[in-house]
Amino acid sequence: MPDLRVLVVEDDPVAAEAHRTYVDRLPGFTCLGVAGTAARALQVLARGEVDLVLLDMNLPDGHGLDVVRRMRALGNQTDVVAVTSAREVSAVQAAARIGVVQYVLKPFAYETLRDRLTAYARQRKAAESGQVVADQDEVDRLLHPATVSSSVPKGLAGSVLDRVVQLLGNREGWTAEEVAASIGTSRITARRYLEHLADQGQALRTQRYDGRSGRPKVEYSWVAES
Amino acid sequence: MPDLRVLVVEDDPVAAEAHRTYVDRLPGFTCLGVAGTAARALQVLARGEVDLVLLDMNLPDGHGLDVVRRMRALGNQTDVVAVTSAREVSAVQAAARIGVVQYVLKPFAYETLRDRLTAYARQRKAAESGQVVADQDEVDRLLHPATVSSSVPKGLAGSVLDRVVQLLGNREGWTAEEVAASIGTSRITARRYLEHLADQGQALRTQRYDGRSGRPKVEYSWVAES
DNA sequence: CTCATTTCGTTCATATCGTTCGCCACAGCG
DNA sequence: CGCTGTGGCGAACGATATGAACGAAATGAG
Repeated sequence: MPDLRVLVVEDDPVAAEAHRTYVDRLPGFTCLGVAGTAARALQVLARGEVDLVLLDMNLPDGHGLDVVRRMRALGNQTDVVAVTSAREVSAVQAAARIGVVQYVLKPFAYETLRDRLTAYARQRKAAESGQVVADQDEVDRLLHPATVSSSVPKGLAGSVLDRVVQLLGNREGWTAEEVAASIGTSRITARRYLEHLADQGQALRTQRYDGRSGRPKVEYSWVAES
Repeated sequence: MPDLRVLVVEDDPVAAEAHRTYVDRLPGFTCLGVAGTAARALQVLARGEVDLVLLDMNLPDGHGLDVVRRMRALGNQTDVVAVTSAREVSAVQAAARIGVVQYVLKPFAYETLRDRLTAYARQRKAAESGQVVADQDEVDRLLHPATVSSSVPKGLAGSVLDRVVQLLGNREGWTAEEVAASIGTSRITARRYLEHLADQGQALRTQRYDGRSGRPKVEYSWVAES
């Protein structure tokens, strides 16, 4: 099977470039290009060379879901993966209703996107075998494909990790103690998760010098990715 | 919440009447009417009084998915449940891509339709309360809602399950141990029922940090019954 | 250089989880 | 009546996610 051709739609140039790098790094996927606006995205899609759209919801000239609506109105059935920081339940459900195949919360770990895209590729491959379903269970599996969750190491809880990732995306320069206070755990626990992210290359360790006496604090920041 | 207004689209008059009866029998749902053709369906939908469409794929004047496409093209975002005997994998996936929320194979048992519709009602309720998701796992549950099975699985007793459900409705944040004490079973048994509910998407798992040493407790809460 | 100070980072205790295994009641059967 | 299979349950036992405690490390002050 040839590579799946992906279009990245994202207005922040830094994030856009990061997503492009992510996608190209994945075997089986090629990033066809980047669009920074809804208009530009529709323009590229009109060429009909795109298999999959990585779509941000916040665009300068309109909402991401509007792009999908306009695509569908034009008869374009290209699959869409929402990549966004919109956390409202209504936003997720609206996306589901319009036929978005995956919904990835920003900020995300590289592994998350990788898992979602490979899961999508598997779905798509299965679809091409063109069969007839036997029972309701099979229908359900097709309609609601299982989402593989990236494995968290022993000693760490996935839900806590998600919250830490979310915090890091909010602003730069978190100390373990600040994170601990925000999520309601001890400094030790917060540090465990931060260190995990740093080991994975998803967070960056730096020092904060207050000018006062004593050992400097360690700051953790989300990696925008090279 | 007022009843959800349902439109049945089905060309076979006998089946149509049966579906209408099914829907009206369900608390929380009202059948607004029956349409035997795609044209008639679009006509009724234009009035904007419909919350949910039970849609057959084989209509005398067009395919069911075309009805959905035309609805979307007209800006109509009404939710659609496909009720059809179309068993092609491509049909199911096309339905998923166009944003069909459920896909029920004909012929179906009354219980099947009931479970799908009540599951849908719960999703919808959660969206309307303006909730915000905490982590990626919750997003996945929303995007690919678990299809609830009416049958109680092996190893669980229906009467006990009912009592657990009742407890969860009383207040938020039950641990397995608290539930066990309230219904007079062991923690292990209580946990079995709570896990079942969580797997079905009816309960939510979160962690409770008491600030003390030791592994945190797992809290179970009823989903979005604000 | 030495000390006071502040935070780090590791080790260990601990509370809870989650799974395995066996018990018991009960129903079906000869 | 005994035997057997099955469903529902709980005790027991690692596994695991956490915080307390404490020495180590990094800095500024004198």
